[in-house]
Amino acid sequence: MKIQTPPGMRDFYPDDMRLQNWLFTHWRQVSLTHGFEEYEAPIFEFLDLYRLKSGDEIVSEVFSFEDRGGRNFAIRPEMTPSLARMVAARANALPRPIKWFSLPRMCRAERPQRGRLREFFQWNADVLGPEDALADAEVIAVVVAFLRAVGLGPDDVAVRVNHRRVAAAALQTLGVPADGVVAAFGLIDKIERMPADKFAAAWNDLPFASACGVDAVRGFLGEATLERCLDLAAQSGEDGAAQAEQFTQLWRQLEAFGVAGMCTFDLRIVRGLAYYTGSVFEAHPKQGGLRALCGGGRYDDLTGLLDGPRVPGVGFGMGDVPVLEFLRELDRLPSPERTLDAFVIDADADLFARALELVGHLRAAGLRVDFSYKRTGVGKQFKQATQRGARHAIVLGDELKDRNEVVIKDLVSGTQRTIDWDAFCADPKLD
RNA sequence: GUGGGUGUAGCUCAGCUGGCUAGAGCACCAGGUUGUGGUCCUGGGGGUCGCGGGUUCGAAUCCCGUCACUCACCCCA
Repeated sequence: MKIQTPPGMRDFYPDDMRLQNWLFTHWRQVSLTHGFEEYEAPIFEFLDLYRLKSGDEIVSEVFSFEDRGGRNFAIRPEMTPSLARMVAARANALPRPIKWFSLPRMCRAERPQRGRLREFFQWNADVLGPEDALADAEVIAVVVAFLRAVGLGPDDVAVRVNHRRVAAAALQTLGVPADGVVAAFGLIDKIERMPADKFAAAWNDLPFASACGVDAVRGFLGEATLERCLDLAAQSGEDGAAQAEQFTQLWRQLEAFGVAGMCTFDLRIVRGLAYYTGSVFEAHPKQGGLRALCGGGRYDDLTGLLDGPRVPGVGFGMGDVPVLEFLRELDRLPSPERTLDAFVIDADADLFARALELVGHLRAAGLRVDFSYKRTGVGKQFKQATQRGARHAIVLGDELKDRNEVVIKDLVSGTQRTIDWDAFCADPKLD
């Protein structure tokens, strides 16, 4: 009976794993250089944890199961609820600001399609505690630093930034009632994926369409500059003015971090979730029909649903699938090679025991070293060394028998030298 | 859940107006090569042509069904 890889899931053969690790290394490296600390959580949680945040609809979109005690669990479809649970449990003991990141593997029970699988990895980074726009700016700076690290510049990607409260205040000045903002956002979120006539029809179905028509909204979304939007928001009242000031600060900080060149103001980015309460952003490829590479924003209270103290925060998630897919499309995926520091070759089968002895020395010194399982000719062993991506070949032959020396060949430059066995074992330097 | 496309070797594919034992390139293994690699030459392993049924003397090829994969829609934390 033939059993294949489950749908929407991936096998990572060593060739694939090198690429995956290349991505993880950048994710981790960028996080660490920005002062974030790594955390991890269980691969599955109580199903109720996700119900609290997302409601009952979530149940059909997660892989869930019941244990022998009748308790319901779900394989994590996102990291934020676990983060909330962990932070709530120690909210008063954790030093602030809480700057945490994670590279969790997660699953969603969806039908797989391009850029979207049932199992994937998603880099999460969050700053919890401060309400200052500085935190929002730093989180965006982390995203930009990653994009730059993998070779993506302003011609390839734009980080589109908006602010839900500012946009809401501006919409209200245009005539949208306060209780209609959520519905308006829901539609605006889809405007780029919807044909113009469908959008117009849907907008005109909204109860307040007479107060703020579809043309007014289109003009607003398409042309409003940051200044005009801030101005409209300020006119809506005291709160709008305060939010506009926050958003102004955010842009100032993005400049200070040196990442404003990758960022654009975009009113269409509102993020569907009601969960976001302040800044919102997404990184979008400039060419190709691909989805957003990442999305995030500010939320007022991470732990509120879990009966924890109020903890405001800002963060984002970035999936491995769309990022790798985009880089592949641009033909900018690296192809990391297999690597070894050295490959030990025995020119004479009598010396095989000595070869293993040397392999042991080098490995104990922390070098990545391998050798051939078969006692074949020197030529074949060199071929294996090359195939394995070895940087150096170390040959044990007549030199060892006659003068107690080994030959070290640099397989990149092709040069070789001899060195005394005892000196080399005492201090195994290859270069 | 709805609709389109595609199924031949590990990968990319050819063969498809029915007809020798189903092929190529890449990859893999072995040898050429008993002290020097990446290129070269020779050979080898690997496929119930997704699966089931039908038509036929004969099906990878034609017909029906089915399954899988894939793209899009829904959803998107």
